[in-house]
Amino acid sequence: MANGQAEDRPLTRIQQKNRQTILDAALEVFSQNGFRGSTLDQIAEVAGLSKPNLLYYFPSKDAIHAQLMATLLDTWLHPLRALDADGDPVAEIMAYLRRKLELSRDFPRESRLFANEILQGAPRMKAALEGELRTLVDEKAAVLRAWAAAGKIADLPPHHLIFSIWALTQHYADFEVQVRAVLGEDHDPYAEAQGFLDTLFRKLLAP
Amino acid sequence: MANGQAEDRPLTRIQQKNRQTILDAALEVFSQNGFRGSTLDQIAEVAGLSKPNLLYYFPSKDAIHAQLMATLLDTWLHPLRALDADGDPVAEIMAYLRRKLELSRDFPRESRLFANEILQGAPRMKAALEGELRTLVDEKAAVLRAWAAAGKIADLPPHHLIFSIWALTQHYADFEVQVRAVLGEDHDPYAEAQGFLDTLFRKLLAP
DNA sequence: TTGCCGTTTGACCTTTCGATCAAATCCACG
DNA sequence: CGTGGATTTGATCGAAAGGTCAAACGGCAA
Repeated sequence: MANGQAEDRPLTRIQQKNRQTILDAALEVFSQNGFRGSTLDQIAEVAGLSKPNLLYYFPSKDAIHAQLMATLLDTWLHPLRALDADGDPVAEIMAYLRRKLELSRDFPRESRLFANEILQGAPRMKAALEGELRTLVDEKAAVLRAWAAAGKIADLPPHHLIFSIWALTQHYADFEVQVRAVLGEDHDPYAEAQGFLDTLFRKLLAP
Repeated sequence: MANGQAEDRPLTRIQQKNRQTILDAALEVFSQNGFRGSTLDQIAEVAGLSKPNLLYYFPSKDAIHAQLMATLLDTWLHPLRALDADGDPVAEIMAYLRRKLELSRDFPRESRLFANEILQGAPRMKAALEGELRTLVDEKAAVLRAWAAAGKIADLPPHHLIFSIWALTQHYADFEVQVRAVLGEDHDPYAEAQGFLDTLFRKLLAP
């Protein structure tokens, strides 16, 4: 058996390491150039492997991208899942905001990979958006609506409230070049964003 | 003289029409696939012209993209330029917000083209970001700071206030697929966004 | 030491890409 | 008309793309 893929034998140490190396390189390249704009040669060079060796571990360029996508949405939604209907409303939302901003700061490549996919019409993720994502958002939107009805937070359209958290946090990762170009050298974008967004949402959520 | 490019003779009617057709097709294709992910064949097909014919009107793929970029930043910054230091502070900011949202609604392809460029590290626009853009933003930031100092609006970091307007409005164009996937059929994203963002910024700006 | 199997790679295939060019076609003007 | 410049395109080029393959390599068990 040549390819580690076929039949689900447990992965050897080398396989595990190299698959991870490849996925990491692919994340780097795909997040910067998009799927169609990236080449196997680029990924191979970043990974420090030969192109045929890449295709020894993954059957195709698509398969590498698909593997990244499979992990991505889950990582990306995890903070929202943690929003607890039984917690303190404002505190829960502020905690979600903070986790999302940390995700942008610590995993900007993942953010940009996601942005690339959506920008291009989500050809490989549309189903997940209309299924998994929509279900989760609807569920949390109901929680927000209940909090608003109980007078715990301001009465706002819950979906758009969630969008605003996404937009404001992801902006700092996806448009990082622009943010840095505008702010110049003597700024810490994420630290400042944290303070600003904290203020913004506290004002917004006050009933 | 074969190529309409060399020497700046006035453009014929046909040249004007075809150059515009090509730029429009290129906007469509580049905004969806990014520069490296787009091909001349795609653009040619959308434009309804042959590939050599494209290259009769523009010397290269790069030149088409460059032409789009040259127009883009100006279009994109126009609403901010209109922010008037002598107007009513809250009204001026709300008007800017509305114009920016209308830009997202009416020119989503331009928004996505811009987003693609920034996402990829702004290789063809970095200079403009650090020059023209930064200068304009700094200038308007000073206006916002003055308004805050005069107690006309809340005291907020002006650059981040501007970022928040960009992020929140452009999100509806750049992430449109996601917005629609989450909201489902029976929603008018932009109409709802207008109401929500109006509320958000009125609350935020209140001193 | 040797044999086996997982791993690596150089060479190569086909397709697609950006670009070129000569020939064909179109069109406005005299 | 008819002619000259503007416009269009089929054929083609070299480079780069994704992917294949057989041969070479490496390390561990017997």
